[in-house]
Amino acid sequence: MKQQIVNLVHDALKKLQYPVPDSIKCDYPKIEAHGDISTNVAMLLTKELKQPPRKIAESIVEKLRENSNDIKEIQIAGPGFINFFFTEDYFKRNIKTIIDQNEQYGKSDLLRGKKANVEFISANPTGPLTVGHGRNAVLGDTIANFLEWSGSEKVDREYYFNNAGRQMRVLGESVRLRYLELLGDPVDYSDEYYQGEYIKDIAQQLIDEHGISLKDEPAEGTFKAAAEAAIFTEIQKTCERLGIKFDHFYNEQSLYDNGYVEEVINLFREKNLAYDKDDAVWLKASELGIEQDRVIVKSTGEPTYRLPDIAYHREKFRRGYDIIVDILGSDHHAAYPDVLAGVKALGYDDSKIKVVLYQFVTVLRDGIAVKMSTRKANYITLDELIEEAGPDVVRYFFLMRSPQSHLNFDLDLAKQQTEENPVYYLQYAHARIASILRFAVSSSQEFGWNYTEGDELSGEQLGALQEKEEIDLAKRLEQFPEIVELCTNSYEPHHMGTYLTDVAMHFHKFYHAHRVITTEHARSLARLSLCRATKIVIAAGLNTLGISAPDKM
RNA sequence: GCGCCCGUAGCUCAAUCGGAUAGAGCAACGGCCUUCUAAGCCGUAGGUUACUGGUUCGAUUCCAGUCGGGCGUACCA
Repeated sequence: MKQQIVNLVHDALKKLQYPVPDSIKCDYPKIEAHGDISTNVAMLLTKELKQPPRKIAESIVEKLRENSNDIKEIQIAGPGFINFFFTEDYFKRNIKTIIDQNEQYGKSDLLRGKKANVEFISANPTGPLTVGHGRNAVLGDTIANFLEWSGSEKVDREYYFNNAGRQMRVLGESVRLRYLELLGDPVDYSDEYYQGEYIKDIAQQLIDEHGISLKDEPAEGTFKAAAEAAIFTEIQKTCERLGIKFDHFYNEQSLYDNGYVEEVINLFREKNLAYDKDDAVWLKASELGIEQDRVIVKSTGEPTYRLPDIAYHREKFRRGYDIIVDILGSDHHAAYPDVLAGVKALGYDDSKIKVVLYQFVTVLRDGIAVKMSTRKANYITLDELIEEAGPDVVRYFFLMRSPQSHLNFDLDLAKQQTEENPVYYLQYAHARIASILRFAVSSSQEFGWNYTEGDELSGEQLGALQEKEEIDLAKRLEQFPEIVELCTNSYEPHHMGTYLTDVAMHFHKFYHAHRVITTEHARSLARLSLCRATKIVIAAGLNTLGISAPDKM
């Protein structure tokens, strides 16, 4: 609908030989009296045309009237808005479209032919996923969903991890010390080691399997490997509870094993973008738009995180992805420009990389902020949260806010008041419709007609929809494809939640104002069509967010 | 110090490249179930969009400054 107006306005401007402003804005007005779509184009042209906006609007409207089919009325209002009112028939026909397209409704080919890679979580396997990872996980998975809905040819969900760094050495040593401790050896378990109980569990597991035979093993060997395997298994289980499945686990170590890291250094040297100083290797970041040069290989011979990160992103390009999405916590905001500058310097188009930065989650326990630290074991695990609130609530909670919004997660509220959680509002509307459809099957005879599953699908009786609540609802349903597009383009899934709340609200209003199943056969079928279409949209919307749409609650 | 994000109803948050009368949920108060799910609906109350200035037809949105919070500012990731 919006696109239709944009095209019409463009045509009109062309006919009038008016300049076309960079961005013509078409909005859904907040107020009903302002029509279904509103544009500000006339006001944008006042300066260039040196005419009052209302006068410009008049001449545009004149041209618009020539080819208005679904448009009932065009008004000029306020300082110079042009407001479009669509015919009710247009929205009714769309109900039929929704029913016909069913699960395909809202899908588009916006990203046809594009291969996408969405990298998210990417936590090193040193401990269980925390609430903070939860936001990352849900955002990444959902953004991937939207890319799929918008026609991306292939969307790979990817988890990048490092099992070779200092953290992992400390982890191995932690397990080794707990192992010795459990065997009765005196150990000094200082707070530099991982404090979580899960370390003891892994150590106990090793005792069960190997007895005391590992006493003289180095931390780097069996201990580290066992810890990594155990923790990774748990991480994957946690993800599965949220309905998240990865296509690839990409190991940072493989970048070294395959020589890619070395290649990148050499490429930088060839391009004269790397040099040696103080026993370290430096990247001439200052020539790439960064304030100062950065170390990429430390004097110890170990690379800094930048180097493998650049090599990794180079691999993403070389693997043929057109859309590369990184989901990062705000603590990484200083790091990724180096990586972008690096891959750009290697000749890749860094505009294909979209970095989604989300702000931190503050967890409130008993009203007090909990400081998160995996090492200190001072965290709330994602598992605990899923256990308490359920996967749908957890997903919705993380998705109902914009990524750049700081998020307070009140644990007590999440645990105690799940009954009041807004996600139930949406699911309830869906379940209610399912119930109505069941009722039609079981009880239509009592109203003097015989319904069989699917009678409403023809949409022939839609003319019987005349009530305000019916049309209001139909109008909301018509917006769904544009909301999918908005979520895709903005990488901000929360718009879908806001939209679905609006749809559910208008459904509930309709439901309370009018009975669906009555003795009037045609009208009942028309309302069943409206219900069916609403059910499709709510289910689809919840589906994009990875949330279930129950038929019964 | 400098950089990024944020500050909107009592609380948690929306507001689609600057649009017309700033919206939901929760909490509060008052109504609505012998008819398709009351996890719902209707109504009331709640705001100087942190503050001050600026830009213009128009600012929650853009700019400058102030105050407050978060995260960074490494040869940690």
